[in-house]
Amino acid sequence: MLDPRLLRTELDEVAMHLARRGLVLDQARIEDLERERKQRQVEVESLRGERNSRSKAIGKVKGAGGDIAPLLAEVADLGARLATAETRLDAIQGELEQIGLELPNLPDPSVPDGRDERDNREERRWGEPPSFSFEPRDHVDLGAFNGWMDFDLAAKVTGSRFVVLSGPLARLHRALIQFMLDTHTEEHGYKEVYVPYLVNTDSLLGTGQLPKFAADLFKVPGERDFYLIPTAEVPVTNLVRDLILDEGELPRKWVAHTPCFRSEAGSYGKDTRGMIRQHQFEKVELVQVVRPRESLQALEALTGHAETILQRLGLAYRVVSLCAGDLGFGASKTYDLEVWLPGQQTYREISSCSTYSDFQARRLQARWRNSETGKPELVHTLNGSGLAVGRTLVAILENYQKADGRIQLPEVLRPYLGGQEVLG
RNA sequence: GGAGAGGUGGCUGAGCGGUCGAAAGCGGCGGUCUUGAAAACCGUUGACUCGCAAGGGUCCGGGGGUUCGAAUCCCUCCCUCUCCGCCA
Repeated sequence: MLDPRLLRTELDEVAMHLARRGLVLDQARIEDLERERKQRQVEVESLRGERNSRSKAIGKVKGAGGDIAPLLAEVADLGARLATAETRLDAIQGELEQIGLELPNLPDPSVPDGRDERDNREERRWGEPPSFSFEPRDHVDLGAFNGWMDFDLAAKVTGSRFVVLSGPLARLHRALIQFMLDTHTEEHGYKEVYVPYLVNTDSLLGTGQLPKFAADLFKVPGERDFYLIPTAEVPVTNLVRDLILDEGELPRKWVAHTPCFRSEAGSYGKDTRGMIRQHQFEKVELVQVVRPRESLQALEALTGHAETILQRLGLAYRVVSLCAGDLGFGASKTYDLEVWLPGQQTYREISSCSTYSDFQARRLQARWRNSETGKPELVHTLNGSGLAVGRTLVAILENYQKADGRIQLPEVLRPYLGGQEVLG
């Protein structure tokens, strides 16, 4: 959510920033609503002020044993007048609130201009895509060849866009998770947390998935509706919802491994082959809660933490700064990490690292007490994949394949796989 | 699934329908004392919002109701805790 004060006082500027995202703000409508809101609010508050002082006076008279009947007559219609005024004010406020909840965050000034992914700016590359003396296969062929990956079985058990991994590949999958968690906790200063995979609507409103993106979520109806998490960002970031943190408690840095569930509504034709786009996948997620002045710096650091995993695994990748038009709803700045996939002869997203500035914090009411001002202020929140495990598995298979279809293992994973050098 | 208790400020925890935005304690901040610190003592300390200010308004789990007036009464929903049962 944007700062409502900005919306009131700097609407032109807000519109300008949102225009970078390709969003046309209906300024006239907001101004009209705002004007009426102000008028109604003044009306309601003066009526309430009158009611309060009258009631207090009645209380005093009654306490002193006086006759309150004439006073009661004077305020006879006050309640009704107040009620109608309040109803009108509520309607306008509700409308403004709805608009506010569906407005995306403002892009950081350092974010490149542009409309879509074609305008994203490549920041740097690391590593060389491997060259093969044979025609490299993609992960689907490799998985099937070794008998480790079965989409038909998953389709029987559940449906499309799920997978069954077995034997050595299932173990490699688990090893990747362990490796990532160990690296982030032991070397990057994150605290590991285990969190619920089902969350309530408050949490999803807090991080911005609701109300706008309900179609992307799996809902679990019940006495009380829950949703399967689309990312650990939701339960982990919500750890600070409704808190006022002491300055000494910042920054908070958490890492969590969770499954993620996405309905992938609206992407029916995309990446239908293989493990790239599934309804269920594992992710190791990094979350930081920081003081506002530190958030851009923290984004660089967090991105670096995710990069470390790719580097240790020896996977070639590039870092892309998303342009304003390609930014996610709540992000003010995002770096995507894209790993080289020989099967597709291209770089594919494997991590997305973002700062949300105070956008999520405002919805979450996540604050810290500034020791200089003594006042509570909104924190900044960040998160990034470190990394998407399924896609990392794909990258290992494709980049480390040998001519005979077997998979060489990166050094760092071997301790997690009983010292094997080759998978299986 | 059965039985009960409870949701109040950063935290713990009081609160006859009227002067309660709310006692007290803790914590925080400032000070006295001290070479410094601790302890002790004194003072101070909710959040949000409108306003240049004075000042106004809102907030005691959410929503609705009764009333001139609700933290306090009624309805309803949600949540938390305890005991029993079942269970990974």
